[in-house]
Amino acid sequence: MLAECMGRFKLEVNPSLDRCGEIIHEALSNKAVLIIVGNCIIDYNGRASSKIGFGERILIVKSDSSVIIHRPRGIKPVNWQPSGSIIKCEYGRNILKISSYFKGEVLNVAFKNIVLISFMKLEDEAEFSMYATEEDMKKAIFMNPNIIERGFIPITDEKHVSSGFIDIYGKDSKGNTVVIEVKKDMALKDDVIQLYRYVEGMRKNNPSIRGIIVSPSISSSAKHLLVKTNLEHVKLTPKICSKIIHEAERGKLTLDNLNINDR
Amino acid sequence: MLAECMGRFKLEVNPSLDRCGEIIHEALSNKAVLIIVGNCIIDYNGRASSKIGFGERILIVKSDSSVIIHRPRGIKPVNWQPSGSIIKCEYGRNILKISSYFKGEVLNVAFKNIVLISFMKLEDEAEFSMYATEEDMKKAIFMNPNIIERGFIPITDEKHVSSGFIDIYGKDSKGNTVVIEVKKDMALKDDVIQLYRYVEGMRKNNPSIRGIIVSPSISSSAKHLLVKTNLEHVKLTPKICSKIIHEAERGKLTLDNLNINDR
DNA sequence: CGTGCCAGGTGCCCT
DNA sequence: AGGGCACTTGGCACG
Repeated sequence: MLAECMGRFKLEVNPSLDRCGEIIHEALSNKAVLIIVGNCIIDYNGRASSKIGFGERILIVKSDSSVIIHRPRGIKPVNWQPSGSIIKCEYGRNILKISSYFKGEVLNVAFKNIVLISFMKLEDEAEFSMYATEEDMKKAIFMNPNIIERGFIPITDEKHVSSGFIDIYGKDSKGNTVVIEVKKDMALKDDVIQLYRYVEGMRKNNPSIRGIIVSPSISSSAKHLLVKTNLEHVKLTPKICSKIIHEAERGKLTLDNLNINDR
Repeated sequence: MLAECMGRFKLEVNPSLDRCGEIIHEALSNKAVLIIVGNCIIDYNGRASSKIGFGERILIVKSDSSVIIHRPRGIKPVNWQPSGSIIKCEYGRNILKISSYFKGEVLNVAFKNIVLISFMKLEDEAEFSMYATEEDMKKAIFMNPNIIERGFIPITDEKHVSSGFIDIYGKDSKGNTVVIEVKKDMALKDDVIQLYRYVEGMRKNNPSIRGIIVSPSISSSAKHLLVKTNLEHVKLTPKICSKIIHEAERGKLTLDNLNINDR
C-alpha cells in the first residue's frame, strides 16, 4: 500500500485478487474512480454480444458507475457500459470477476492477474466548451448573413416542417424563399437528399424556392445530385464561423475585413 | 518509486512535475502505455476546437500513441487524439505540458499537479469477436443446419482428412457429401484454395462431393476462383449465428421466425 | 485515396 | 419514452 487518505485514494501494485475485491468495494462505496490494470477475459451480452480471450487491459469504473475497458492500442474502448450501471464483484477460483448490468445488458470482466489497482476521488467541475460546430455555423450566419450571399435575410432557426427540420429558413435579396442545410463536414449525397426532401414539398406551393447546402466542401456525387435537383452549394468552414463569432463579440469583424476566400 | 523492471513498468504517486517529464519520456521511448491522473487544463484545435479549465482527469497514452482523456464521469472521453499522433512533453513554470499532433490537429494538456503517473508494457494479442467466433458459427450450424440449405445434415465437426481439417462434414438432401469451411470474416482467395485442397483429394473417390465456403461475405477474386473450382458460397454472419445460439437456448427460434435475409 | 455506410454508436434536445 | 440529429463521430468496405 502506497498512500491512503480516508477512502479518497488507494493504490496497490501486484495485489492479490481477493485483496482487490476489498479495494473495489471500498472504491464503489466511496463513489471513487477505480482503475485496474491486469490480465482479463471479457464477455458482453446485450444489444450485441462480444467475447475476447485473456489479455492485459485497463479497466476504469467511474464515479457514475460507467465502465470502460481499453486494450493497449486504439482510441476506442474494447467494451464499455454506460453511466448508472449496477456493478458487482466477486472472487473465487483464482479469478476476480467484475460484472456490470445495465438495461438488460451484461458486461463480465474476469481477471486472472492484476498488476495495478487504484481508486481516487476526482474533482472536476470545469465547463467544457466546444467551438467550430454546426451550431456555431448557424450562429455565424445569423450574425452575418452576407457570408451566404449579399442581401440574404435569415428568418427562422430549426423550422419544423412535415419532412423534418430545416436548419435555416430565410429570404434572398429578391424576396425568394431560401432553405439552408448546414453541414460542418463535407456534404454527402445524403445531405443533398435531405435538403431535397424539404424543398420538394415546398416547391408545389412556391416554385421559386431555393435550397442551399452550406458546408466547407461537397463530394462529387453530391455535387452531381445538387445540379440535377436544382439546388445550390455555398462554401463555408466551421473555423471561419467560429472566428466570426469571437471577433464579433469584440466588435472587430466586419464583412470587409473577412477574407471572402476563407469562408 | 514502487516497482520497476527494465523499462516495462514504473509508478509514482504525487511525483514532482519535472520527474514526470522523465517518466513520460521513458514511457514513450519504450512504447509503453502511460497513465497519468492529475489536475489539468486542456485545449484542442483541429476539425473543431475545444477548451476546458482545470480539473482532475485521467490521461492515457497508449503504445500506438493514441491519447484519451477522461473526466470522472461519463462514458466518453472529454478529448482524444487518434493512433499515430506525435507526442511532445515539456516542463516549465510549474506546468507540465503534453502536446499531441496529428494531421493538423493539436491537443494540449497542461498539468499543474499530478497525483499518479505510471507506465507499463501491456500484452494483449487476443482476437476480439463480435457476436460469434468461428467456433460459435459452427455450433449454430449444428443447432440449425437449415441455415446452410434445406435438408442439410451436418455429421462431423473438425474431421481429419489427409490434407488437413474440414470444419464441417455432412450430407445434403440428395445424399451428396458436403464439405464446409467456415470463416467469420470475408472469405479470401486463400480460403477457397484451402477448401479446394480438401475437396480435390476426395473428388477422386466421390465426384459428387460439394464444397461450401460459409462466411458473411466473399471477395471478388475468391468468388471467381470459387466458380472455376466448382465450389459454392453460403452467406452467414456471426450476428445471426449469435441470435440462433441465444434464442435456441431459450427454445424460441425456428427457421420460420428466422428472417432468411438476415443470414 | 475518396466516399458511402454502419455502430452495442453516444449524447442532446425535442414532443 | 421515442424521434430527430449532430458528432473532433470512428471504423470498414468498396470503387
